[in-house]
Amino acid sequence: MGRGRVQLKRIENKVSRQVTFSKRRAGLVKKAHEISVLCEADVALIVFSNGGKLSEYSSDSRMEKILERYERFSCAGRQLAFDNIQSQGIWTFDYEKLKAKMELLQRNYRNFLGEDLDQLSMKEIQSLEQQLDAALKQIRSRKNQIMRDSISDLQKKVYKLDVVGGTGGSRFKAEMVAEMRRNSLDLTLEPMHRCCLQCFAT
Amino acid sequence: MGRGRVQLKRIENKVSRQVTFSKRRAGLVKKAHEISVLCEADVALIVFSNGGKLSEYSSDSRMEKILERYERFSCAGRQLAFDNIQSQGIWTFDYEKLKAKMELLQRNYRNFLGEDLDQLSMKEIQSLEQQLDAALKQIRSRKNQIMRDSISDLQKKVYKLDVVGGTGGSRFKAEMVAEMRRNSLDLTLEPMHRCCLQCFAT
DNA sequence: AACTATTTATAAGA
DNA sequence: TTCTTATAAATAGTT
Repeated sequence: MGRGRVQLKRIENKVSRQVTFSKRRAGLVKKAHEISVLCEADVALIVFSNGGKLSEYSSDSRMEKILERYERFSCAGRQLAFDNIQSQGIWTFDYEKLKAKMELLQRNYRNFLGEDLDQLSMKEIQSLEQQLDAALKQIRSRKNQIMRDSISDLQKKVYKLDVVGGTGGSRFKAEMVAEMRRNSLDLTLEPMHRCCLQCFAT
Repeated sequence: MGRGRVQLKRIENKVSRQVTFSKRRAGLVKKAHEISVLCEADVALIVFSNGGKLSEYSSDSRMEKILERYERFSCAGRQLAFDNIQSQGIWTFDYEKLKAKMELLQRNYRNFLGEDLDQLSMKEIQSLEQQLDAALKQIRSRKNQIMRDSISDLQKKVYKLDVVGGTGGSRFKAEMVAEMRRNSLDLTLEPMHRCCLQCFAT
């Protein structure tokens, strides 16, 4: 929109970048407002300019509310971190050390989740790949074992039901159903390990 | 924009409200992305539809980072709490809790290495498997990118050697060999991420 | 900050 | 949901 197409890449000229920013920010806020009114959507928009200036828009409810709602949705992230602030413990001299270790561990942990890979060297990437590959093999082997155990258990119970069972079989049936529930392939689950990480998000 | 002007008020028809929402959400995200690229802005956009479905967009850095930056800026309530962790102010941090979290993180980390899986439930095993699988995809994609970059770089240099190079080519050759060493598939490397973990071995 | 030629977004229809 | 198209709106370059 305007005289001539625009390429989707950083505008090199500083002045026109600034001008375009102002115009587009206004347009963006307007559109955010429109969708919130027309469609009854709850919208939060935060924009930091290149120079670090903050602009924000939020529909009806306050920004804080929307962000809280967002965090509730996105795995209840930081909440736990806050819990720690509330309780008043004692500062020990080791605190800084522990914190440093924690940060290192977190960084590694993130790499294990496939995040923040940009700064890693080829060597490190390959190391990661090998380790994850090995870990995945372990995990799948353990999964298979659980499933095999579960199956053989169930088979025993089915045998009892068929051969031994008469009217007293119902107790076994209930047990079986419970066990199948416990161990069945459940594809709807939350990424719980990630949740654990987010508690420590920096 | 479209056939007929639109009034800035809630669209009463539920279906067209939904349709408009989908279209405008796409437009809004597009514009958010554009301003972030064109003007090097940091943008966070959160949209909850009328029905409560969450859509989000964030430029380059992760959403969490932008929201934290926002909170730092907007001096909103929670920031003060965070500051208290940093400076040894009125509130002190609970060392024991931090240590407990550390241990939790370590346990998770070990699980990511495929260790200590025995006590995990089927659900947890599956969650782990899914996450590692996703992470491995990311890592391999990053690896491929590094290799592609390296190859195209080398190709340029080979071109120089062939077309431009005369007696002065030897400098390029040395460079090439060095770069190939840096980036080549090195299968002899140490598992360095594991090393990091071992620092925390209990 | 205004203007305006164009491009882009999108409302309505299919 | 997706596509098409007429039209409204946004905006790039200019004044």
